[in-house]
Amino acid sequence: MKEIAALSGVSVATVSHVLSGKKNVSDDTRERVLQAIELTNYKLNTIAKSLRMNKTSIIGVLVEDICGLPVPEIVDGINQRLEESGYQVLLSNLRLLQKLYNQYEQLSQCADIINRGLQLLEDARVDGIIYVAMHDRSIGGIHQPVGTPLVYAYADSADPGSTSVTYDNVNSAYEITRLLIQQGHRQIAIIAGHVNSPAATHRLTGYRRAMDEAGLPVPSEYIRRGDWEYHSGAEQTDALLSLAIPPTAIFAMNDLMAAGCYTAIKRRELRIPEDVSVVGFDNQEIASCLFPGLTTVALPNKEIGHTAAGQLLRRLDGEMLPPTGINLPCRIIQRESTAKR
Amino acid sequence: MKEIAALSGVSVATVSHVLSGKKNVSDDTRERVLQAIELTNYKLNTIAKSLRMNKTSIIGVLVEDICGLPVPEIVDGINQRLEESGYQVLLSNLRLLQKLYNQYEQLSQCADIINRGLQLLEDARVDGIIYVAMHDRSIGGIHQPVGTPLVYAYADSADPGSTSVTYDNVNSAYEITRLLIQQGHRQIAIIAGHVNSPAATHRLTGYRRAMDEAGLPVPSEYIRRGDWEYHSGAEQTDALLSLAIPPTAIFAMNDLMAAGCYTAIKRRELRIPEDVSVVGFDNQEIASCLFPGLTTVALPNKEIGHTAAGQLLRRLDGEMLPPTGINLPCRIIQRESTAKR
DNA sequence: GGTCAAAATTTAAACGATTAACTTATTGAA
DNA sequence: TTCAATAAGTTAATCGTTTAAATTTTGACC
Repeated sequence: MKEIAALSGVSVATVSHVLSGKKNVSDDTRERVLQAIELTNYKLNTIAKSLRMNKTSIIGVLVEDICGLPVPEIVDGINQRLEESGYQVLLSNLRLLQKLYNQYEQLSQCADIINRGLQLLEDARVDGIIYVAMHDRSIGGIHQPVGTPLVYAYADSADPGSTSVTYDNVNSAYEITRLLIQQGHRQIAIIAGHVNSPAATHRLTGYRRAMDEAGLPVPSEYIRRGDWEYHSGAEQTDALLSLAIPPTAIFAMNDLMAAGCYTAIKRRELRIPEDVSVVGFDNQEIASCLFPGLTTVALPNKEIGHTAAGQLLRRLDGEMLPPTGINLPCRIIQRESTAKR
Repeated sequence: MKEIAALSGVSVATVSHVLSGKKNVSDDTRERVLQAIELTNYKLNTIAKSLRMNKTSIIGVLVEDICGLPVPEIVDGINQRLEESGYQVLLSNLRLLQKLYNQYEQLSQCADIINRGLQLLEDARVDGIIYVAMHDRSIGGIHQPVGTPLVYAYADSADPGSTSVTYDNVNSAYEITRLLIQQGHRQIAIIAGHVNSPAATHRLTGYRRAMDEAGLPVPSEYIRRGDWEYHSGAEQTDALLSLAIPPTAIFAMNDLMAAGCYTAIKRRELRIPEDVSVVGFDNQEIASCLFPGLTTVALPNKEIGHTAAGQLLRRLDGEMLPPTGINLPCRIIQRESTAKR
């Protein structure tokens, strides 16, 4: 900037005024300064600007596991919205699930890792943080950053004072269960995900509500515990099909477990959907690649990212919004895996 | 830092010396300074440090589409390696494939977008850049940043002066084709990916080499053009099975297209692997969820990230390494989708 | 007690922007 | 003519570190 000033015969202050456009500068000098900038290949030093302005235009995005399925889409959504407003994304990946998926009870250890991640982002002086939380809200001891706005995405926070953007698990599970009921199914089993996950709890609630409303019984052996993985879907389906009264429809809480259902059903040489109807959840890529195509629920992952970023930006703009929990609706994708009974 | 200095009765320089540990400080004063730091909740301002040191400890990671399958794993690998060395990741997501997958010929437009992404990272004063490139190396006009080391990951660069970390497509395709040949197959067809992709070209080369070596003919109708997506796998398989001499084995260049194969084969009420053997590529999650399990090639995505980050770090440490192309080996995953003939 | 090198500490100049406060020039109304 | 208001541009402080160079303190040795 000094160089530009010298070249165009003005002070650095004037150069800065030209660049920011906030102060009056005569057309004549503006022209000269801009020409000088053309000539040299000057690049504004954003670091110096950040130091002076106390604002980095960087948002920290904290994820528990970037490889977890919905995460990249959410990050994409965040990125897209932030980009529009001139912010960049500093990514912090905790690799939490990889380490602790099956030792989920070590909650305090989780909290430590999460806090360290938050601290790292704060130390980098990010303007705000979006935490893409997949874990159970029962993880306590998470230290709310002071002076750095924080928005939760995907799961909601245990802290009522914080803002979170999530989607409507309860209602979506309710709707897809209704779909099966309307097709005449009365024996509808469910394969749940991991016990500590809020998604699993909510989806179970939606299922139960639909069954109750329709006056259908839910024998306890119709509620199976899986772990979100393919194999548990197959195992639990095997168990279901061995019951005295096997279900005519199975609701797997994600598509991967639904794929497991498919395998177990086909191994017994039963047909989908003629013998057993199957529905999944999440609309993962696999859903459209199974044969027959899997009816499932599409999650608005990108929108979660968009909305979370939007919430954060409004707070950064100085709007004094009260903390809110936003629930985005999901969409049922009908394919060929269910049939009338 | 001023506050600390005042509290412990020394100059800010001494505080800095204590913190950096590079200069001699008497035990006595060190103790006092550290106590003062305990007392206040002082946090080093990394922005000021960056400005003074001309080093941000941030690496820019440029991806064409964060939602593309191998990308999160590669980013994870990068992240893990960088974290160990105290670097953070600034993510720039171009959303290129989403926009241009099917208009891939608009190469100059691609280059513009890529260059803008690189520029954004440079402007943020990152210490180095890793470009996770999925596109064809024929995209020219990519502006090499000056003064910011750049390493390519996944695909290699058209520029011979640059360093890239990729995996051994040719050899892996060769090996998996050999596997089919050794099982006695003589009619082996291949469903290729998108024409502009370097992965597709390399895999085809490996396939051809194996067939040639075994003295097996490759009729042109055995080489089908897919687009990496599920549906093209099904379509092309349909075409193959309608041939006068249908293949006894099909090599799909990725698992998604292999899933398409499965569907087309099952629609004709043929059995895998008894009637037709199928192999895929990539070892996506879907490979283990298909029935029967798909034999495929596992890509060392995380290692690509690790290695690329490692290469970059060595350059940042001042090592004067010549540009290299690193090829990581892949591993064949045998499941149940192939049978002796 | 004096000398001198080594150790400890401070001073002050960077790094590259922004901006409040100030100076000077210009315009226009009373 | 005078004065105020506005415009255009400059000066210099500031953001919070690091670090070369200068200065002071320490302590060993004669």
